[in-house]
Amino acid sequence: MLPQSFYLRDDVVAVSRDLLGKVLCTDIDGRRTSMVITETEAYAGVTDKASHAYGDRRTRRTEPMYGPGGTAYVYLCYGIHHLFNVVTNASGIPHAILVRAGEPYSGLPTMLERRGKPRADRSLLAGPGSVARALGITTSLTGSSLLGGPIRIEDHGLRVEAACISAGPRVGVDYAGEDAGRPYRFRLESDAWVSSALSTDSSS
DNA sequence: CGAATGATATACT
DNA sequence: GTATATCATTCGA
Repeated sequence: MLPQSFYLRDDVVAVSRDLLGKVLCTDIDGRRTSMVITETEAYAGVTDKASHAYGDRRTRRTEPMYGPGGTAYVYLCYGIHHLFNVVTNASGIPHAILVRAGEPYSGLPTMLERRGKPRADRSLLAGPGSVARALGITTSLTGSSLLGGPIRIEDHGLRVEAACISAGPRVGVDYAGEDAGRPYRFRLESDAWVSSALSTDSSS
Protein backbone atom coordinates (compact mmCIF):
# COMPACT_ATOMS: atom_id res chain seq x y z
CA MET A 1 0.00 0.00 0.00
CA LEU A 2 1.08 3.55 -0.43
CA PRO A 3 3.42 4.89 2.26
CA GLN A 4 2.34 7.83 4.34
CA SER A 5 4.99 9.93 2.65
CA PHE A 6 2.84 9.77 -0.48
CA TYR A 7 0.14 11.75 1.29
CA LEU A 8 2.36 14.04 3.27
CA ARG A 9 3.61 16.00 0.26
CA ASP A 10 2.60 19.61 0.40
CA ASP A 11 1.31 19.80 -3.16
CA VAL A 12 -2.23 18.52 -2.96
CA VAL A 13 -2.67 18.93 -6.71
CA ALA A 14 0.33 16.71 -7.43
CA VAL A 15 -0.95 14.05 -5.06
CA SER A 16 -4.34 14.30 -6.70
CA ARG A 17 -2.81 13.62 -10.09
CA ASP A 18 -0.74 10.75 -8.73
CA LEU A 19 -3.81 9.07 -7.30
CA LEU A 20 -5.05 8.34 -10.81
CA GLY A 21 -4.41 4.71 -11.62
CA LYS A 22 -4.02 3.74 -7.97
CA VAL A 23 -6.29 1.09 -6.51
CA LEU A 24 -8.69 2.03 -3.77
CA CYS A 25 -9.50 -1.02 -1.64
CA THR A 26 -11.99 -1.46 1.13
CA ASP A 27 -12.55 -4.32 3.54
CA ILE A 28 -15.98 -3.56 4.85
CA ASP A 29 -18.76 -5.78 6.03
CA GLY A 30 -16.52 -8.79 5.65
CA ARG A 31 -16.23 -8.22 1.94
CA ARG A 32 -13.45 -6.78 -0.10
CA THR A 33 -14.01 -4.44 -3.00
CA SER A 34 -11.59 -2.33 -4.97
CA MET A 35 -11.48 0.03 -7.90
CA VAL A 36 -8.99 1.93 -9.97
CA ILE A 37 -9.21 5.65 -9.36
CA THR A 38 -10.01 7.45 -12.60
CA GLU A 39 -11.11 10.85 -11.45
CA THR A 40 -10.12 13.06 -8.55
CA GLU A 41 -10.61 16.61 -7.47
CA ALA A 42 -8.27 18.54 -5.21
CA TYR A 43 -9.51 20.72 -2.42
CA ALA A 44 -6.85 23.12 -1.31
CA GLY A 45 -8.53 23.83 1.99
CA VAL A 46 -8.11 27.42 3.01
CA THR A 47 -7.64 28.57 -0.60
CA ASP A 48 -10.60 26.79 -2.05
CA LYS A 49 -13.98 28.39 -1.63
CA ALA A 50 -15.72 25.11 -2.29
CA SER A 51 -13.89 23.43 0.55
CA HIS A 52 -15.39 23.07 3.98
CA ALA A 53 -12.14 24.35 5.36
CA TYR A 54 -12.20 27.56 3.34
CA GLY A 55 -11.19 30.47 5.51
CA ASP A 56 -9.65 28.06 7.99
CA ARG A 57 -13.00 27.02 9.36
CA ARG A 58 -12.10 24.31 11.77
CA THR A 59 -15.09 22.43 13.11
CA ARG A 60 -15.78 18.99 14.46
CA ARG A 61 -16.88 18.01 11.00
CA THR A 62 -13.77 19.12 9.21
CA GLU A 63 -11.47 17.92 11.96
CA PRO A 64 -10.21 14.89 9.99
CA MET A 65 -8.99 17.24 7.26
CA TYR A 66 -6.70 18.87 9.76
CA GLY A 67 -5.19 15.51 10.57
CA PRO A 68 -2.05 14.12 8.94
CA GLY A 69 -2.00 12.95 5.32
CA GLY A 70 -3.27 9.43 4.86
CA THR A 71 -6.48 10.01 6.75
CA ALA A 72 -9.95 9.38 5.35
CA TYR A 73 -12.46 12.20 5.39
CA VAL A 74 -15.96 10.95 4.73
CA TYR A 75 -18.87 13.27 4.81
CA LEU A 76 -22.58 12.96 4.17
CA CYS A 77 -23.85 15.26 1.47
CA TYR A 78 -27.48 16.05 0.71
CA GLY A 79 -28.46 13.62 3.40
CA ILE A 80 -27.93 10.62 1.15
CA HIS A 81 -24.51 10.56 -0.39
CA HIS A 82 -21.34 9.60 1.37
CA LEU A 83 -18.39 11.41 -0.14
CA PHE A 84 -14.96 9.92 0.31
CA ASN A 85 -11.93 12.16 0.50
CA VAL A 86 -8.25 11.52 0.98
CA VAL A 87 -6.59 13.90 3.40
CA THR A 88 -3.14 15.09 2.37
CA ASN A 89 -0.34 17.24 3.71
CA ALA A 90 0.86 17.62 7.28
CA SER A 91 -1.32 18.01 10.34
CA GLY A 92 -2.94 21.40 10.56
CA ILE A 93 -3.25 21.86 6.81
CA PRO A 94 -6.77 20.95 5.65
CA HIS A 95 -5.99 19.66 2.19
CA ALA A 96 -8.15 16.88 0.79
CA ILE A 97 -8.87 15.07 -2.45
CA LEU A 98 -12.31 13.97 -3.47
CA VAL A 99 -12.49 10.69 -5.37
CA ARG A 100 -15.06 11.29 -8.05
CA ALA A 101 -14.99 8.15 -10.16
CA GLY A 102 -13.38 4.76 -10.59
CA GLU A 103 -13.17 1.59 -12.59
CA PRO A 104 -14.21 -1.74 -11.05
CA TYR A 105 -11.20 -3.82 -10.08
CA SER A 106 -12.34 -6.56 -7.73
CA GLY A 107 -15.40 -7.52 -5.75
CA LEU A 108 -17.69 -6.49 -8.59
CA PRO A 109 -20.67 -8.59 -7.44
CA THR A 110 -20.56 -6.90 -4.04
CA MET A 111 -20.45 -3.47 -5.63
CA LEU A 112 -23.39 -4.30 -7.88
CA GLU A 113 -25.32 -5.50 -4.88
CA ARG A 114 -24.63 -2.34 -2.91
CA ARG A 115 -25.67 -0.18 -5.84
CA GLY A 116 -28.71 -2.31 -6.56
CA LYS A 117 -27.68 -2.91 -10.14
CA PRO A 118 -28.10 -6.14 -12.12
CA ARG A 119 -24.91 -5.57 -14.10
CA ALA A 120 -22.08 -3.12 -14.42
CA ASP A 121 -22.63 0.02 -16.40
CA ARG A 122 -20.94 3.37 -16.58
CA SER A 123 -22.84 4.77 -13.65
CA LEU A 124 -21.63 2.12 -11.21
CA LEU A 125 -18.67 4.17 -10.05
CA ALA A 126 -19.41 7.50 -11.71
CA GLY A 127 -19.76 10.29 -9.21
CA PRO A 128 -18.42 10.63 -5.68
CA GLY A 129 -21.62 9.46 -4.03
CA SER A 130 -21.76 6.35 -6.18
CA VAL A 131 -18.13 5.50 -5.52
CA ALA A 132 -18.52 5.59 -1.76
CA ARG A 133 -21.72 3.60 -1.87
CA ALA A 134 -20.34 0.88 -4.10
CA LEU A 135 -17.31 0.49 -1.86
CA GLY A 136 -19.38 0.47 1.30
CA ILE A 137 -17.81 3.62 2.68
CA THR A 138 -19.90 5.47 5.22
CA THR A 139 -19.43 8.50 7.42
CA SER A 140 -18.56 6.24 10.34
CA LEU A 141 -15.20 5.76 8.66
CA THR A 142 -14.29 9.44 8.69
CA GLY A 143 -11.03 10.09 10.43
CA SER A 144 -9.83 6.52 9.97
CA SER A 145 -6.36 5.86 8.66
CA LEU A 146 -5.65 4.77 5.10
CA LEU A 147 -2.55 2.99 6.33
CA GLY A 148 -3.96 -0.25 7.64
CA GLY A 149 -7.61 0.51 8.31
CA PRO A 150 -10.60 -0.83 6.38
CA ILE A 151 -9.77 1.59 3.58
CA ARG A 152 -6.46 1.45 1.76
CA ILE A 153 -4.91 2.74 -1.41
CA GLU A 154 -2.46 0.50 -3.23
CA ASP A 155 -0.19 0.80 -6.20
CA HIS A 156 -0.72 -2.17 -8.47
CA GLY A 157 1.85 -0.99 -10.95
CA LEU A 158 -0.63 0.56 -13.33
CA ARG A 159 1.23 3.17 -15.26
CA VAL A 160 -0.57 6.31 -16.22
CA GLU A 161 0.83 8.31 -19.06
CA ALA A 162 0.76 12.04 -18.62
CA ALA A 163 -0.89 12.40 -22.01
CA CYS A 164 -3.89 10.42 -20.80
CA ILE A 165 -4.51 12.70 -17.89
CA SER A 166 -6.95 15.48 -18.46
CA ALA A 167 -6.52 18.36 -16.06
CA GLY A 168 -9.06 21.10 -15.99
CA PRO A 169 -10.66 23.73 -13.85
CA ARG A 170 -13.59 22.68 -11.79
CA VAL A 171 -17.07 23.62 -12.75
CA GLY A 172 -18.87 26.42 -11.03
CA VAL A 173 -15.86 28.23 -9.69
CA ASP A 174 -16.30 31.48 -11.57
CA TYR A 175 -16.57 33.24 -8.25
CA ALA A 176 -13.18 31.91 -7.23
CA GLY A 177 -11.39 34.58 -9.22
CA GLU A 178 -7.79 33.66 -9.83
CA ASP A 179 -8.42 30.18 -8.47
CA ALA A 180 -10.91 29.47 -11.24
CA GLY A 181 -8.22 28.60 -13.77
CA ARG A 182 -6.42 26.19 -11.53
CA PRO A 183 -6.37 22.57 -12.72
CA TYR A 184 -7.92 21.04 -9.64
CA ARG A 185 -9.68 18.22 -11.41
CA PHE A 186 -7.94 15.25 -12.91
CA ARG A 187 -9.28 12.32 -14.85
CA LEU A 188 -8.16 9.59 -17.18
CA GLU A 189 -9.34 10.55 -20.61
CA SER A 190 -8.78 7.19 -22.20
CA ASP A 191 -10.96 5.52 -19.64
CA ALA A 192 -14.61 4.79 -20.17
CA TRP A 193 -15.22 4.77 -16.44
CA VAL A 194 -15.10 8.46 -15.72
CA SER A 195 -17.87 10.46 -14.21
CA SER A 196 -20.48 11.56 -16.68
CA ALA A 197 -21.53 14.43 -14.45
CA LEU A 198 -19.01 16.75 -15.98
CA SER A 199 -21.49 19.30 -17.23
CA THR A 200 -22.47 20.90 -13.97
CA ASP A 201 -22.95 24.22 -15.67
CA SER A 202 -26.21 24.06 -17.58
CA SER A 203 -26.11 27.38 -19.36
CA SER A 204 -27.85 26.55 -22.59
C1' DC B 1 -35.34 19.91 -15.46
C1' DG B 2 -36.70 19.31 -10.59
C1' DA B 3 -37.31 16.84 -6.22
C1' DA B 4 -35.37 14.20 -2.44
C1' DT B 5 -33.05 14.11 2.18
C1' DG B 6 -30.52 14.71 6.72
C1' DA B 7 -26.50 16.29 9.14
C1' DT B 8 -23.93 20.51 9.95
C1' DA B 9 -23.12 25.54 10.52
C1' DT B 10 -24.61 29.78 11.90
C1' DA B 11 -27.62 32.93 14.10
C1' DC B 12 -30.73 33.94 17.51
C1' DT B 13 -33.40 33.41 22.25
C1' DG C 1 -30.53 25.11 23.38
C1' DT C 2 -33.53 25.74 19.39
C1' DA C 3 -34.31 27.10 14.65
C1' DT C 4 -33.45 27.73 9.72
C1' DA C 5 -30.43 27.85 5.57
C1' DT C 6 -27.06 25.26 3.21
C1' DC C 7 -24.88 21.38 0.57
C1' DA C 8 -18.02 18.73 -2.86
C1' DT C 9 -25.27 14.92 -5.46
C1' DT C 10 -28.16 11.53 -7.55
C1' DC C 11 -32.14 9.78 -9.79
C1' DG C 12 -36.38 10.05 -12.05
C1' DA C 13 -39.63 12.56 -15.50
